[in-house]
Amino acid sequence: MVLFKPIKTSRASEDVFVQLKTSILSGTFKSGSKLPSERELTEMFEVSRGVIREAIRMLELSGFLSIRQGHGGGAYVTDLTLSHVSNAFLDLFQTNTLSMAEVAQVRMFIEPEVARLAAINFTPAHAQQIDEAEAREHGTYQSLTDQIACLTTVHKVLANICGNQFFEAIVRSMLKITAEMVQKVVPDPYALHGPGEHIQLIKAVKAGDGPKAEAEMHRHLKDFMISMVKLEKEYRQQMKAQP
Amino acid sequence: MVLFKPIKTSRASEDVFVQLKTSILSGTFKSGSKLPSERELTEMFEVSRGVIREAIRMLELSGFLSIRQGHGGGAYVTDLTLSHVSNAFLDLFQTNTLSMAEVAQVRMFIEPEVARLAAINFTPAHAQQIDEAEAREHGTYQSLTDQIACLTTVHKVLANICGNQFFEAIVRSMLKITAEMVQKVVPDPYALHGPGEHIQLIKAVKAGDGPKAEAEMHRHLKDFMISMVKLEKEYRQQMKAQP
DNA sequence: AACTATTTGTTCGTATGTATG
DNA sequence: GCATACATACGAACAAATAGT
Repeated sequence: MVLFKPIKTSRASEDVFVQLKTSILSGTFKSGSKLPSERELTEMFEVSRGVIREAIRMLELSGFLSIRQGHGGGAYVTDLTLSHVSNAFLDLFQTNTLSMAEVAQVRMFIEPEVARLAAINFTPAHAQQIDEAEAREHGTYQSLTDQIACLTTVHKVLANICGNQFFEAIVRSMLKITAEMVQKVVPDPYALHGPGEHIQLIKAVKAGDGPKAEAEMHRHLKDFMISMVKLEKEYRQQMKAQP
Repeated sequence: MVLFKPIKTSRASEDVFVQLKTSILSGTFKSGSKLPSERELTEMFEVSRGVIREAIRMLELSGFLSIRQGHGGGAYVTDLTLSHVSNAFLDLFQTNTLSMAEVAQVRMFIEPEVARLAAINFTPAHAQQIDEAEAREHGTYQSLTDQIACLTTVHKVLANICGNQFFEAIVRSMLKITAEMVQKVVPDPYALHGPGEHIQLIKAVKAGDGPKAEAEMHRHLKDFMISMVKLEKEYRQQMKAQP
């Protein structure tokens, strides 16, 4: 059914990349299954191993493959994760083309809506997720990275509960950018906001009160994002010095 | 200043990829400049050409490099484009994990706001952009692809005028997904909406009337996205058959 | 614990394709 | 047309990791 052909003679790796990618997308190679070995692929595509390896690296970077070495190893097809998708935005921010003011504007527009949807969508089944996030937030941290992760968990969970993966991916992108910045320039994130900040928000979501959740999220983000915008200059300088 | 070291013995390509990427991000290699040749890079990192080539392919895929062959060729550092960033979402949609209903929900929430911002932000300097988009929309098309591109230009231009690149990237992602679907299952996009659809919207933006632009965009998207959601099933089937 | 088979990871030598001057 | 400089591609080999015997 699927005919693998080495069409282009010059940039063969891109060719192989596209063909394997469409094969995965169309379900020829399903999630969890193993791609043919590099040796087999060289025979199927009639190209050298180098070309195959370049294509596989590209597929791996795109988030389609997970590669294991050794006996029984190989390239296994994996489900795309939202993390993979949101990574691209971090690059955009780090190249100076995207400003924190822009991120703040989008966050303040989207996250209140996400909170509202989460409240509307909330069922007791979600309670555990939220409770865990809250517990994590009030717990102790092992590192700065850990501390930041804990403080963003609530946002992540709400984005998940809202039931829209596109919203979720956008929120995660913004969180990633914000977290990256906080990590570089803020010695103690508690200086920005304490663990009590989310209490009212969580209460509103649990009560299924959409408008209240929306308002609480907006209030919560307002001051925080203003300080983030202020800290950006510091971040940019630090990135120039030691990335 | 920058010390290139072959740290990891296994998976060296990822190591080289990260090091080159951070070098680009920190400004060691600026946009437009040329990376050292493959031969030079092998000496700098003390790894083989294969490793270097894999790393370069990854950087190229991420949108950091543009590679030219021949004398004076090499890997040139390029600015990240919004197209590159928005591509990731298309993958997510095509893997069935993201539904058109989700895309529609986000479009209907975000694009009216984008239209509002565009109206507020509008200056006579933007008039030409809009006029060109409108002219393209009412012109003649050479192909289906061309036709779809013309009908989405207005949305793209408004996203650009709104002045927030994050919004712009999100909008472009959604347009890309929608366009991909339309191209596969709709023989004539005119069946969905004619070229007159954007007239009121454009008028409102040009007048700087934010609320009107917002309302017009919402009205315009409403019926369109409903039909998109209906067409999704057809698209999924077609993708299974011939991707 | 040692051996083997399989598969990815890495290297080198060589040859070809492509664009510039 | 020719020489140059670069990416592109191939093939054969060896190294390292890992699962099973």
